[in-house]
Amino acid sequence: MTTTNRLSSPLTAPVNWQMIRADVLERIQSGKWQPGDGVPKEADLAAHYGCTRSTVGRALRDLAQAGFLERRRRGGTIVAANPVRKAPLEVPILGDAIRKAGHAHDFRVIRAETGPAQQDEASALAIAAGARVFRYDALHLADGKPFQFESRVLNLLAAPEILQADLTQMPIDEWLLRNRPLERVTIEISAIAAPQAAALHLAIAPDTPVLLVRRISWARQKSIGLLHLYHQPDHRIRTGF
Amino acid sequence: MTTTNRLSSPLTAPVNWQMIRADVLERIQSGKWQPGDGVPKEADLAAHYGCTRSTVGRALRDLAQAGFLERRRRGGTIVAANPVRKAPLEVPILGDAIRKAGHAHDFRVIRAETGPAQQDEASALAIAAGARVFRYDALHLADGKPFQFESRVLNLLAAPEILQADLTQMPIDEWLLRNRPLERVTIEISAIAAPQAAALHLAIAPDTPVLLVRRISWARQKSIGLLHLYHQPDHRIRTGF
DNA sequence: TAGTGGTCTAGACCACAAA
DNA sequence: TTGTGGTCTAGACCACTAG
Repeated sequence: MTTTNRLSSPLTAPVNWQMIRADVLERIQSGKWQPGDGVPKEADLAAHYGCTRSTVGRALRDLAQAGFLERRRRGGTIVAANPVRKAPLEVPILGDAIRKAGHAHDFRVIRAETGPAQQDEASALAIAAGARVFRYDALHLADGKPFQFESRVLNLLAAPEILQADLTQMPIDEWLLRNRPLERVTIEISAIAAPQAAALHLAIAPDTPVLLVRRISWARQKSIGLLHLYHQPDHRIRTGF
Repeated sequence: MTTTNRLSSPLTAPVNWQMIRADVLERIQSGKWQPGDGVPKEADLAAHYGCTRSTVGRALRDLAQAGFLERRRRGGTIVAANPVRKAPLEVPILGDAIRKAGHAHDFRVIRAETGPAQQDEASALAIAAGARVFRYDALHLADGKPFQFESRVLNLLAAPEILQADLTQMPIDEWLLRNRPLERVTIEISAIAAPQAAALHLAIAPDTPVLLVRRISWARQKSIGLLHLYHQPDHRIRTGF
């Protein structure tokens, strides 16, 4: 089943790594090289393309990173058996998503207060239940119309200075970017019936299906905050490759 | 506002590109190098780390690809002003997602027939309205329980052989992988009230909010198919970095 | 243990865009 | 115009692992 592919006559045209990448990719996507098949070793490909092994390596490394190839020392390179493609999902600053779409961005702070963490919040943030957290709700507008409702719970142990920031001027997202750059984030996307607060601010009927993006961020081994983003019913998260 | 960062004393410890990457990233994430600031040029960094420019370049290229740096010829390298981080969203073979989660995968073909393309389908696939398409609906089960409902419209102009395939044995996803490897895909994620067919097969109440993943795939300049994936109400798409 | 990919060096030329 | 990153070469040694 798994064969080892061979090459035809050597090419002598001038090449760069992107051309090699394209050529190998074409062989995979056209089916000439099937999933599971072996790919010639770097030295052979270098001879075929008339370049050094470094250049071939750059091309193959890129294809492996994209999920098309699997490489192992000593074991050689094969066409990925289960090509798990990855679509890059952009995680922008909140206002940027709106501006990028060509709309004017504005926001209104709806709540900004401290209080004790509830059970589920505490476990999400890996802090003690009842620990002091900062609750921040805001509505983001695109061209003056409600676009997304933001509800955050920030871990005050990790970012106490947030209480001194003027959040009516700077969106909390930008404050966090400057003061607590994201190191690690977990994202969950789900569909839920709009809860009352979100429905109210988004000006939609309660229980309308909406996209919920739930994000937990970490920096320096500590949880920074828990973010819930509720979108308009017609909102779509777009990605692809 | 935008300063040009300098380096302290040269390091002489042995380094590889990943250590340089980590060191530069630490300077960014700790706030020592602020968004918009200039990063020393490759040659200076090479001197600082005691390695060649190639090695430094590898590290910086990787950080740029990850969204932390912006690089321009002649213009130099700066810390990204709006760090747009990218969370990789995996696009697996349908059954794989279930198996990967540790469940047994099974599927039932619900519909497999040809017919004319409707207006919206035709425009999504960039074919003529009324062109012959192949409709395929299937239910995917995890440990015997309904997990996701798949509804496809395939462009028969791009993949006529699908009519000869035995789709009761091989999931259509695997057939497509082998015969029409994905070149380009657009993905849209939204929240909708479950349509009747999906609700029926997922065994949920109609109009329950569910996640809809809509995927249009292309190969060799032609649209291959349009996929609608309806998930259980509690389903979450997970990603992060 | 031997063969493959992973990495680094020291140097060179080129492409692009800022000054 | 000129300084920066982008790329390539020819060679070397190392790390991992399949046989």
